[in-house]
Amino acid sequence: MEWVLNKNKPICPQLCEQLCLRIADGTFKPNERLLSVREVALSAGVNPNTVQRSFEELEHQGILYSVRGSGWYVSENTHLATAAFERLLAEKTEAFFSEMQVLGLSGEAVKKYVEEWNL
Amino acid sequence: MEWVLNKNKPICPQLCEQLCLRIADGTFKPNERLLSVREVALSAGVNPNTVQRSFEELEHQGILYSVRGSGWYVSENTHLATAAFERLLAEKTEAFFSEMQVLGLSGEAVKKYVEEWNL
Amino acid sequence: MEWVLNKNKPICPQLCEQLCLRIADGTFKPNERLLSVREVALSAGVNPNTVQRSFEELEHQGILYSVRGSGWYVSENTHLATAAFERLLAEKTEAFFSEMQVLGLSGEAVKKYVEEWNL
Amino acid sequence: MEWVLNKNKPICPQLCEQLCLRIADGTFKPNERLLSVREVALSAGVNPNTVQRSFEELEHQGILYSVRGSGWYVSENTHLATAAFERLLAEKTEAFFSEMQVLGLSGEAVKKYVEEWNL
DNA sequence: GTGGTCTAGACCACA
DNA sequence: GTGGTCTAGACCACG
Repeated sequence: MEWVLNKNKPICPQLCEQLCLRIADGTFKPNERLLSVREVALSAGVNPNTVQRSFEELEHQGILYSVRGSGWYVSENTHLATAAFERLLAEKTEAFFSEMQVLGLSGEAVKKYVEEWNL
Repeated sequence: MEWVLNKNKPICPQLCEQLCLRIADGTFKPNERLLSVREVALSAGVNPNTVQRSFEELEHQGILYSVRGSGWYVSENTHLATAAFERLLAEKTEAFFSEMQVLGLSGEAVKKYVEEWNL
Repeated sequence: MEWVLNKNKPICPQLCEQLCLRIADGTFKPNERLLSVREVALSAGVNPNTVQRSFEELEHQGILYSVRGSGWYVSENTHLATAAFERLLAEKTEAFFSEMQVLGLSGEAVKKYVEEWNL
Repeated sequence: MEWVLNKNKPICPQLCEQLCLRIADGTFKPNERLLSVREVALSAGVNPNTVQRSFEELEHQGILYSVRGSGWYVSENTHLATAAFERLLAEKTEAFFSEMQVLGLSGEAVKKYVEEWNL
């Protein structure tokens, strides 16, 4: 699995988000075993502790579960991942609108600004 | 002056941004004296050190200047503030697109998502 | 504050439990500032990271909140702490009954066993 | 034989405990041959290594003995199993009282709490 | 090999 | 000084 990490921002939530994405989009199937904490850490170039914390956060949300001595697995119910992913998109968008409004742009103005944004 | 501050995020840049906005939009005129660091700190409910650093940051950018024993003033040339403000909008928008793309949305998809966003 | 720690069991939840107790029993008042992470770590003889994780867990439950650069505070609403504490007692008791039942004792037998327990 | 296993806790001691119980309560008679490690592992849904370690632990306590090439047997002297079983009950109860006391309940209070516990 | 937990120590921004 | 986050490395029980 590829990771897109911005090391100037907290890594842990970035891992969570991208895992959510991969479960929501079907890359990871229910009850599929993920790579081990150490393997993910190696491939992502981060510390195993950071990966462990990310997995635990998703376990807390019911999106992953762990089996001692065996590994981490995708929960049967991927609805939770899908819902969490939708929530992520909404939260980020809401935060963006909010920040722009603090800078004096109305909601409509933000929409217009984005529409004219040069990709 | 009113401040819109999210205390869970670094306060210093928030102060800088909102000062830029007020200079760019003409609320503060060239060579106008700002409230003292202490007054701003009090009204915004933050530490005076934080306000001091914000003012120094804007001085560094040529947007404010200080007069020893007197206070802080808006620079003659407000173009710098305007430019900084435009840059802020662009940076935030770019960051937003970038984050959304990591979550699997193309630039076009982001535009569409924003367009349909329920304000 | 005194800590009763069994180092053969996970420390983090033990800290959480005893903080809950102290908030629920009124030792710590709403909006009271706790000792800093480092001070608690020192007094409890554990690593600051472990204390930090405990505080974050209670923040997640709405029992504490943190102010950047200032410290950790007891939430206004101590009902959450009280409820969490009651839940702890119930969970531990339930777990005890459950373990004893696996060992062949009926619920009534467990009650009798406890009643005759020599303190 | 049925096994009641909590997979979130160490499995090996759970197997030991339940074997002790079955010997103490007479389900398994002295010199009776147990199911093979592999069979037990299969029926309990655990790793054969874990079963093996459990049997070895009980052999160490003199509760089981092994015959090379044949299998595992219940010791002639089941007193050891009975004693170990009684010790288990006492240890668990003691641990329970201890945990509750850390949470501020006196021994008497614990007894009262258990007495009023809604089964 | 795996996850689970802890220690030790570092760096950052903020007050 | 404070919290927030990360790295590095250790030890344990389990498979």
